[in-house]
Amino acid sequence: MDRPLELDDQLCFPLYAAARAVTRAYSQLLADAGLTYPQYLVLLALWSSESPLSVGELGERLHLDSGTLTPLLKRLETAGHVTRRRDPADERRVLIALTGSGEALRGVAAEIPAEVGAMVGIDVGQAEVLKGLLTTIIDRLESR
Amino acid sequence: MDRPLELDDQLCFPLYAAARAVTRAYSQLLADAGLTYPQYLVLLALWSSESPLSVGELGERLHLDSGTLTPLLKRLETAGHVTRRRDPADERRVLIALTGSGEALRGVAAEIPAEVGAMVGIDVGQAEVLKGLLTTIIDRLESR
DNA sequence: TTCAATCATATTGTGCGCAATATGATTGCG
DNA sequence: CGCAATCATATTGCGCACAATATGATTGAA
Repeated sequence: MDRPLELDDQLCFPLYAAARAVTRAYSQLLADAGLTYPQYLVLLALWSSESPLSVGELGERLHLDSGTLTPLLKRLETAGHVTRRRDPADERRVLIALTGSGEALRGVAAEIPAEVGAMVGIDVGQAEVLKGLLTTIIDRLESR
Repeated sequence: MDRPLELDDQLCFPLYAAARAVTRAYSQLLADAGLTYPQYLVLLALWSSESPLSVGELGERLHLDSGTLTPLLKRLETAGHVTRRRDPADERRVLIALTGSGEALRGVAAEIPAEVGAMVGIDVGQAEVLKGLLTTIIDRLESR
């Protein structure tokens, strides 16, 4: 029963399709706030941080590089949700800080995870199992 | 212990990051063949099919729309791996067929899933659990 | 101190994803 | 039959992802 080249028999395709489906669900809920899903992830990271984060620190947390983050952060800046300034202590670094507007979005976003969770409707235990397996995959592939 | 707005406490972020990590792993192995990961998925669908598939049928299987597929298929056509022709029986449809070159790639691609599987290193049982949960998520989100 | 190596971010180029819209073919109702 | 609604694909526009490269700041060894 070995059909590794069937679309539905591989792990990679459900993973790819599920990630897009979840991103799409988030995107629709985030559209009201004028945010994209990756922009929401950047804000999540900033909301969790006591102080501004550099582009590199955001990249580490989100596993994204400057080619993705630089234009995304400029759009968030244009929208008024963050500020970008060189770190005076190290002019190579660019520090990203939340504005009042960026802070305020936290309230709007607070309901969204539960809404998507309700759509998906898997229980907490299964979600933990899933998260554990996904984290294992990330760690294994990223440590090479 | 309710911190829904922490990056690592949500399911969506590991899902997003794992899908990108797996896509990246595949992309590196596919680069030799000059293929991208979505192009590989299209070929997977065609390799599994007895006869040519229309753009719409490919879109159903891959959960992608014509905005993504049309340019991708034109690139596969330019590379010589598929042909695109109107269905004589219904001129609205465009049929995608494998060429000899496209068929030949099946041999090159055959090793790749096992290689990525070895990198990820989760056992078959866990992979089945994961696939089941991901499929549930896809079904729930797509049926709305 | 100097300057080559390293580091952090930015830029460029290509290929997705996807919403919105356009175009042309087909169908079916009156 | 005639034509409006529907259908399949294509086009447009925007925002990621990411590899490759460029730019400018910092560091450290001679």
